Amino acid sequence: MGRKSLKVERKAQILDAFERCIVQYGLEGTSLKQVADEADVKRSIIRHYIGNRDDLVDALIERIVRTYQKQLLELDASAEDMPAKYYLPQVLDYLFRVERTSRPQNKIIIDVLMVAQDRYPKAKGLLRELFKSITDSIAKDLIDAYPNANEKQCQQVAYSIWCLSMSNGSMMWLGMDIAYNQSARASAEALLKTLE
Amino acid sequence: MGRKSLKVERKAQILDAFERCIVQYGLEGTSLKQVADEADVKRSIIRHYIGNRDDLVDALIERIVRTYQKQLLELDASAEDMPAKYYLPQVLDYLFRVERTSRPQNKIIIDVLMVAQDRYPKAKGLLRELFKSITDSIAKDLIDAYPNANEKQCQQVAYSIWCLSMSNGSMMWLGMDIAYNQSARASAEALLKTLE
DNA sequence: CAATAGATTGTCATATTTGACAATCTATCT
DNA sequence: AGATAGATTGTCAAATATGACAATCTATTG
Repeated sequence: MGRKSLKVERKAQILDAFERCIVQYGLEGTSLKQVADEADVKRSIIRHYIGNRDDLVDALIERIVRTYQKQLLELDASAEDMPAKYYLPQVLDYLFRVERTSRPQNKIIIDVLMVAQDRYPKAKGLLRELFKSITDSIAKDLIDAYPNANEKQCQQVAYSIWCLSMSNGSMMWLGMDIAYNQSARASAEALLKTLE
Repeated sequence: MGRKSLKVERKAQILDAFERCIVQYGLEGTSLKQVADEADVKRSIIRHYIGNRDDLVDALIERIVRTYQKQLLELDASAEDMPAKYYLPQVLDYLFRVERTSRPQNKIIIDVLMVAQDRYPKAKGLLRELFKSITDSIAKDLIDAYPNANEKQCQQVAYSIWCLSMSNGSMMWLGMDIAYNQSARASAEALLKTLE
């Protein structure tokens, strides 16, 4: 009996608010009160559903990483029976799309957590795993698409393309000439050519 | 008359302490008191020589960017009459060196400021200029080294190598398999080959 | 030595932040 | 209806952060 639990909804609501606050005030610049206000709940609610400050950060880390992992699985699944030759360009489109006006919040959070990794060991491990999954996934596609290339080469190119994409995203956000985005993508394609 | 000014030394001393604090507690996680203690001065000293919190951050931004700009000029100068063919490998060595034990503090500070760019407009502008300088400098070397390539191609490759290096540095710091470092460098060299 | 620019220290008031816990309310089930 | 698990609110105390400013000290120069 008793009342039905709101744990899942409230937790999501709070973490959403936390993310918005982080974007605005930074990770350690965000107080629990700010999060509470942004989530439109009392501060005690955060304590009740999540815990103290560190618990909040840990919860955020887990959620953001799981979100990306899930997206990755869905993408993989949707490309299940598509020949990699056709699928790969879509991957590149995704990796090198530019969002000049509103930067995708997820990328900000990931970057923030990357920078805070020393203070949050959980972030370090989970992010490493996530990035490993991503590059492995790209590598798998490459192996499919380029039968002449060996596995090692594909892993190398996959990792490099991922790095290119990450930094390029940051550079675009910094407001560097948008022409560079085309450059990054062109280089990614040049790397693919080496696998032919 | 009066006493000789300590502005330069004290400012440096304070900013040094600030950097150490940032590494440990994060940008907004660092209080003026912590900085003062780390610098072994009273908090009022910070106020006296630099100002309030925002002034402190702005001062840090200016210093770190100027530091890199200066290093870049020195590097350029030291390679003045060296043929780019011999100089380029050194550039790559620098961009893809790995520091597994102690991450260079400068890179941390740059990353932290990148992430905080929305809150500190000065950081955004200065970092963009800095990165532009760096990629331009690399591009210049490439133009020297590969007479068959056109300027645009060189700029593209320079930017891509820079991106590769930046992200690869972050990935290494995150503790990803060190073999990937070799991959990133190999890809950089593959991109150079496209200029031959 | 006396004046003075600048270094250094100290203190106050105010506002925030956080952890802890008590108290109350309310949906849901028997 | 009444019990109860869980939601929600409220409050306290302790710690910390910051801005402002007053007061004192000390090298340096005329």
